[in-house]
Amino acid sequence: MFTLSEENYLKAIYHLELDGTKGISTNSIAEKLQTKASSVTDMIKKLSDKKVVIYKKYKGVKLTDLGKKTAANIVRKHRLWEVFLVEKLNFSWDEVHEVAEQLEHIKSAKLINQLDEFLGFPTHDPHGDPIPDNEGNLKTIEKSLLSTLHKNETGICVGVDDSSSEFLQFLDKKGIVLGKKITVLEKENFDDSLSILVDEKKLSISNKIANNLYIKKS
Amino acid sequence: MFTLSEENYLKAIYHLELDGTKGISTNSIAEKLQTKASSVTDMIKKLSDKKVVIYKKYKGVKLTDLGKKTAANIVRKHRLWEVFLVEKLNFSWDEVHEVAEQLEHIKSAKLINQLDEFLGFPTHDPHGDPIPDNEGNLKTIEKSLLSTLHKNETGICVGVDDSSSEFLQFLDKKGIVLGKKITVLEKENFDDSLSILVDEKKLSISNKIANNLYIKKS
DNA sequence: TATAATTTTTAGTTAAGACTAAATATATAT
DNA sequence: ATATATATTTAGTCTTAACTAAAAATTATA
Ligand SMILES: [Mn+2]
Ligand SMILES: [Mn+2]
Ligand SMILES: [Mn+2]
Ligand SMILES: [Mn+2]
Repeated sequence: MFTLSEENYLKAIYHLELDGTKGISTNSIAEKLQTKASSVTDMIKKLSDKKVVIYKKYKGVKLTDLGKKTAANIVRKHRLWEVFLVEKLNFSWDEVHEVAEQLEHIKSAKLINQLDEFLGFPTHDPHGDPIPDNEGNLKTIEKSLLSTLHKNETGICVGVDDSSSEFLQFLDKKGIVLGKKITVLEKENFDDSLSILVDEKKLSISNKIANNLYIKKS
Repeated sequence: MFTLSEENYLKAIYHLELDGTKGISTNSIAEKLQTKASSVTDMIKKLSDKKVVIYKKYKGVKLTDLGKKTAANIVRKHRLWEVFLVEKLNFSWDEVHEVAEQLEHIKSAKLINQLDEFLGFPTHDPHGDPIPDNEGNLKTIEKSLLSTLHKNETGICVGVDDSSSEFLQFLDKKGIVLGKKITVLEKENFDDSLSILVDEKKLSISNKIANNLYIKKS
């Protein structure tokens, strides 16, 4: 069994590995968890003793299979709870993350499996992120950043990269929600801003926005 | 804001006060929380600093209004989650307590109020215990221990005093669930055991059982 | 390659929340 | 009323998970 703090470290390392990095550095973990590098070193030793990470001094850290499975299960819980909050308790997608950060640490296999069933075995959370199965497997769907689409290409909005409240509320305001069809009308060379079509409405969005929206090309 | 440990102490004191005791002793708290008296003294000082209990050395402890409200809110969360687990996730009444012990510490006013609404504003938990309202008010219903009923009296089963798994599973086995009509057929003077009628079936139950079952007389 | 900059680890503190053992206050019994 | 028993508090220790500051290793630069 893992403490709340250990679980948060595991999750942080898991996300960093998914982001593509190979050896996860002490500093990157510290930054992700808003803590100090020395604290990370301490915790890494504990996680290494518990066989969830491989640790070589000065060489960064790597999840073991057990570590990956454990972390994926926490992410599974986080995302299932987010679905619950949005689907059943009328939370909006920008309100769920903080509560899910708490709920993901509740320990009960039955709880999470029954919740999964109650929700109809959802495959994605409210931000379009995939929900790991009971064994920790993630099926990643093919998606591209809106910023990589070319003029006249069209796709469905399937996720966000940044899921901060500010960004999500901005999207709400613009009428951009998951499932919406988006067409690139124009691409400005000067600042990489885009002119897009959503619901017959023409919107102008910055490159920063386009870099945080995932599209499934169609 | 209160830590998990502080919340558990508040809840313990709250329950002890509801049980009728006036000045709650260090030892009784220690026993309820399975901890040592010295640990209790430490924590009581912290709670006193935070204005949730009145503490006079050697004289026991008492909840302030703020303390009562805080504790009642934790109990509210505990019981609403128990309803959720039974009504929505197919838990049985003997499986919910441990999970609710964890869920009661999740901090989100919106979560608990939406959950309340989602559940249809239940007034009692799966064990027949009343659910405090948002202000911490408890409406207690009139109920008697089955052991206090006389021969030929009849009532509805409305709660349990002991809600351990073992007791609850025993009741399930006997077909005694909340809402069942129970009639006292015979009372044995020798050992205070009872012969009762449930669902046309005659059952013989010990005094210990009868002392843990609440009945609303009819 | 030698030096400088950066990253990581180690050593030593701190705070929360538990514990044991000892001291002190209160309650009970002669 | 005094002695004994019980309850409570205090003093000091331990563990977890943070922190700062200093030391050591690695990486980058001249
Ligand atoms: Mn989230
Ligand atoms: Mn999410
Ligand atoms: Mn309970
Ligand atoms: Mn209950």
